[in-house]
Amino acid sequence: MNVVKQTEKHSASNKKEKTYSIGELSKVFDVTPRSIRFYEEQGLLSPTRSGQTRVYSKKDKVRLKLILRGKRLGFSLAETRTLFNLYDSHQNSKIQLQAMLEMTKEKRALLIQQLEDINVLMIELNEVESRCQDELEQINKGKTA
Amino acid sequence: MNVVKQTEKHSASNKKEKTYSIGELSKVFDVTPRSIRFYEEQGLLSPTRSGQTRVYSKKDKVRLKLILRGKRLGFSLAETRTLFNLYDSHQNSKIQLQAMLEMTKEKRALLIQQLEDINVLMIELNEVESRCQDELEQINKGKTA
DNA sequence: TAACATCTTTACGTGAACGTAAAGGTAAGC
DNA sequence: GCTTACCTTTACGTTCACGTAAAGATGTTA
Repeated sequence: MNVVKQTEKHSASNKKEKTYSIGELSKVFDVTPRSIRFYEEQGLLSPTRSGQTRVYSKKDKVRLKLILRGKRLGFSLAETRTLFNLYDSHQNSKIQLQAMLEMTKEKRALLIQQLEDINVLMIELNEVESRCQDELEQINKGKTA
Repeated sequence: MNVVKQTEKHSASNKKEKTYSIGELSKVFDVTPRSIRFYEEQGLLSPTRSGQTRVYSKKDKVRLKLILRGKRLGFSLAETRTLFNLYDSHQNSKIQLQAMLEMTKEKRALLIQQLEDINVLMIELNEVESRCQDELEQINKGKTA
């Protein structure tokens, strides 16, 4: 711990944000490197490079998380990209803002629909499950089958 | 309202369950006939026939609803078919029942994950939306842009 | 220095879920 | 009897989201 180091710590040049390799992200989120490269090809990620190798920042990591969550909710990569683009564009013209609101509105409706679907399905799963368990008990007790 | 009609209303021979054509179902659920035929091809539906023409019962209609709800929640047709098969098989061997329970458990976990995703996304959408609205107000008030 | 682990690009292949003609049958209405 | 609307089958085409070699660069370890 000398003066130089301390100075470095507080200097702007020392902003070593943690970075990730493609393999790391691949493990963290349990996706293949192929997928991650594909998302980049589709314009959803743009990591920096160290020579040839891709270097992902924390921002990139967050982006990937967003992509995957979108996927789980049935968003296509194109939709997610559009959202990203709208979100990123800081020119934010009136038209863009309205498009954004339109999109959020639409997505919100979809999510509400999904909530409904999930509720219904949960109830059905419960019924099926208890029916199954009942029958299993019958089998185990009386060896009826 | 004469006696004859009353008798007919209560007679067993008058069980004309409502049926549907492929076109009707197509409109009701807003899917193409092609899709409905495809679901049949994949073993998810088996309507009766009147000559060549497909005739769908209420049960078939329910099935279709289930298929579509499954789709909205990210189930593949194959998965939904498996669920149908498990549910239908009234032989219900121990192994089948356990497979069913396994499947419901897995699906339940997925649904819970989706609920989480939806919550997070809803919050984010709220933020984005109010930010957009703020900016729009700015534009409309001061013509700042 | 040789072997590995991990990265890269290029490019063809694949499964799921339909889309889209093409060609024809059937029943209702003018 | 002709059109219109809806149904049918067959079959090839398409989009999305990757999978899967193949072949090579780079860096670390034995």
